Amino acid sequence: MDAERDQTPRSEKILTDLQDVYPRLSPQLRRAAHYLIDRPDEIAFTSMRQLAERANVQPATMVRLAQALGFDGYESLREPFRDALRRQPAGFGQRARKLLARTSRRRKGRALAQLANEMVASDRDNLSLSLEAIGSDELAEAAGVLAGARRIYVVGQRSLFPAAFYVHYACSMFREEMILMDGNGGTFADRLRGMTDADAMLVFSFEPYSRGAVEATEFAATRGAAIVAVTDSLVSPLSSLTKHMLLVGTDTPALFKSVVPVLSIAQVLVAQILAQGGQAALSSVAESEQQLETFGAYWTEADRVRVPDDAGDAGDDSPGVREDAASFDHKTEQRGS
Amino acid sequence: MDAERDQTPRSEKILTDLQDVYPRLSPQLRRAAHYLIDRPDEIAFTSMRQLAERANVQPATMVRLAQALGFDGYESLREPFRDALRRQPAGFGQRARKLLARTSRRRKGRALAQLANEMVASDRDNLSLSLEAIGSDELAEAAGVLAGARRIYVVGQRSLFPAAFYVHYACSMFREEMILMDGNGGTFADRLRGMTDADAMLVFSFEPYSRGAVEATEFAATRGAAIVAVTDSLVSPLSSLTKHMLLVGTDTPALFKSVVPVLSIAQVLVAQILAQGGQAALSSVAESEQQLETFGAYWTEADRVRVPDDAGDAGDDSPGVREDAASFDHKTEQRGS
DNA sequence: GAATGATTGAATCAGTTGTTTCATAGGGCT
DNA sequence: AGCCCTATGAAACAACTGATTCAATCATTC
Repeated sequence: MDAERDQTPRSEKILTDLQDVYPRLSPQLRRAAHYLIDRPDEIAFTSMRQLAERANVQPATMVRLAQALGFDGYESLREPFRDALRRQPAGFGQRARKLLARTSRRRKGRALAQLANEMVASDRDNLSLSLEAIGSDELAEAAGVLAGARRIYVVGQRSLFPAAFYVHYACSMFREEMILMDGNGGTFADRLRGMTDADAMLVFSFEPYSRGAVEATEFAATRGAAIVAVTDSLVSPLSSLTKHMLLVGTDTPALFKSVVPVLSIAQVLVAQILAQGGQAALSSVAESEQQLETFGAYWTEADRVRVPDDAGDAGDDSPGVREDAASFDHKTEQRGS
Repeated sequence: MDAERDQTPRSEKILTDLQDVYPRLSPQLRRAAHYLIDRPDEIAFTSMRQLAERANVQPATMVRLAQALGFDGYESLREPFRDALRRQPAGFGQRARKLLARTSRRRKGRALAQLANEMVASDRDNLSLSLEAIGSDELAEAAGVLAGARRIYVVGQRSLFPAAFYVHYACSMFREEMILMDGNGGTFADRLRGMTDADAMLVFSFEPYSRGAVEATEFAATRGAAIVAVTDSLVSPLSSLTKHMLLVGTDTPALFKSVVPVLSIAQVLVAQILAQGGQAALSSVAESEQQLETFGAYWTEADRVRVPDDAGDAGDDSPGVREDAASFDHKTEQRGS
C-alpha cells in the first residue's frame, strides 16, 4: 500500500501511460489526452464538462478516455491526481524534468545554469519595467494610430527583424495592407514607394541603430506618415521623428541585447490592433486559419505514425503500458501517410 | 529560488483570519471552523456536504461560515485553497474568458490597457515556468549538443520563424555553418541536402505544428542528426524524434500564442552556445561587429539630421529631440536609466 | 458500392452540487 | 410571562455533476 507513497505518485504513472497509449488513441481521445498531458493538475479541480470545454472535446470523451485507460470513469481517474496534489504541491517542472532527464551532471553545467537563470530573470524584469515605463495608455494610443492607418509598414533589421516579422505575420491574419520591410534581394527601399500620410510605419530599432531602419523612418516622416517607434532610448535617432515612441529595456547578462521585451510589446500591439478591428478582424483570423488548414500547412494527428504492435515511441524506456490499456490492441488501423 | 513566488497564499490569510474570528462565532460555526483549521487542505477537494458530515455539522453551516468570513459562499471560500495547491499560476483560461467578456463593454480603452497588463503578466509567468520546467541542466546539455555539431540547421515557421531567425542571426556572428530553413523561393527542403549525423537541428514548433517543421525534423532523424526541439507539449509530433526536448509555455490572454518564452529560451541557447565557443567565439563577435560598422550598416551620431530651415537652432547635440520629447517627460523619470 | 465496425455527437439519466428558504428552537431582555 | 433576535435544523431549489444511451458519421474492407 504505502510502498509507492514516497517516490512516484500514481498520477505520474498515469501520465506516462497516457503518453505511451497516445499514438493508439482515436483523434478525439487524443485531443482530450493531449490537454490532460499538458495540464495534468487541471483535472484535480476541474469538472468533466469544464475540462472538456477547454480541450474542445465532448464531455463524454473525457469519460471514454478514463475508461480507455482502465478506470471506471472520470471520477476514479481524477482521484490519483487529487492525491498527488494533496500531499505535495511540487512544480509542474519536476515532472517534465524527471521524464526527460538523462542528464549526467557536469561541473561546467553550473555556470551555464546560472547564466540561464539570470538571463530569464532579467527578461522578466525587463518585461514589467518596459510596460510600466511605456504606460498602457500610450501603448493603446500607438495601437490606435496603427489600426487606423491605410497601410502599415513594418521595419526591423538584424536582431529586431524577428519582431517586425512577427507583427507582419500576425497582423496579416486579419488585415490587409501590411508591408514587411525585409531586404530580400536588396529590395529594401523599393517597398516604401507609394507611402502617403494615410499610412503608418512601425519601426523597431535599438542601438546600434541599423542604417536602413533609420533611413526608412526618415523617409516615412517626409511623407507625413504616422510613425510608431519601438526603441531603447530617448535620444535614439527615431525619437525626433515620431510622437509615438515606446521605450523598452534590453538589459541582459548575455552578450547580445535581449529582444524579449520588444517581442512582448510587439505582441501587445498586435493584440490591440486586432481588438480595434472588432468582430470582422476576429472572423478574418478564423478564416485565415481555416485556409491554412485546408491548404495542408499544418501537421495533424492523422499524420502521426501509428504503431500497430507494442512499441513505446517515447524512447528506450518501454515503461510498460498498464494491462488495462491492452484494450487498444484491436485498434490496429494504419492511416495513409 | 524565486520559484516560490507565493510567499503568502491567500489561503494562509484566511486561516489566520479564521482563528481571529473564532471566539466570536456561534457554537456550530465554531465546530465547522475547527475542522477547517485542522485540515485546511480538505476543503480544496471535498464537497460541502462531505466536509459537513465529517465535521458533524449541517451542510448549510459551511455556507454560513463562508459568508461569515466575508465570502459569497462555499465556492468562493474554496477557491483560495485550490489556488494554493495549484501548480500553475491561477487560471489562464479563466482570465482569458473574463477578458473576452469584458472587451465587449463600452470602455474600450480601459479594456485595452488591461489586456496589455495581463499579456505582459502572463509572459512573465511563462518565462519562469518555462525555465523551471525545462531545467537548466537540460538546457545546457541541449546547448552542448548544438555547440558540438558540425552544422546547425535552424527550423521555425510562421509565428516561430522569429525565433529561428534570431538564433541563426546571433549565432552567425560567431560561428559558421549555420543554416536557416526559411522557405525563400520555395527552397525549403533543398537546404537539408548534405545533412549527416555530425550535424544538429534546432527546431521550434508549436501547435498547430506546421507541416514543414515536422517533416524537416523527421528527415533529420533519419539522417541521424542530433535534434533539439523547442515545443509546447510532451505529445508534440517532435517528442518522439528527439531526446532533447525543451518545453515552454505559451499561455496568454490574447488570441495568438505568445512567442516570448520561446525567444527567451532561444536567447539562452545562443548565449550558451557562445559560451561553449570560448574565447574564439567572443573575438568572432567583435570581428563581425566591426565589419558591420565599417560596412556602414549602422547609423552613427554623425548621421543625425540637422534641422535645416525651420526653427533656427541647428545645434549638433540633439536639437530636434527636445520639443518632441517634451511629451515623454513623465515617462522619463519613472524609468530611471 | 454495399457492408461492417469503430468513432463521434447529442440527448438523456439519476445523483450531487452549492445555495436559499422557511420553520423551529433557544436565550436574553423588559 | 411576553417579545425579539439570533442560531439551528430540515427541506427545497435550480444548476451541475458523471455516466449512459442511441443515432449519425466516418473510414475501411469485402
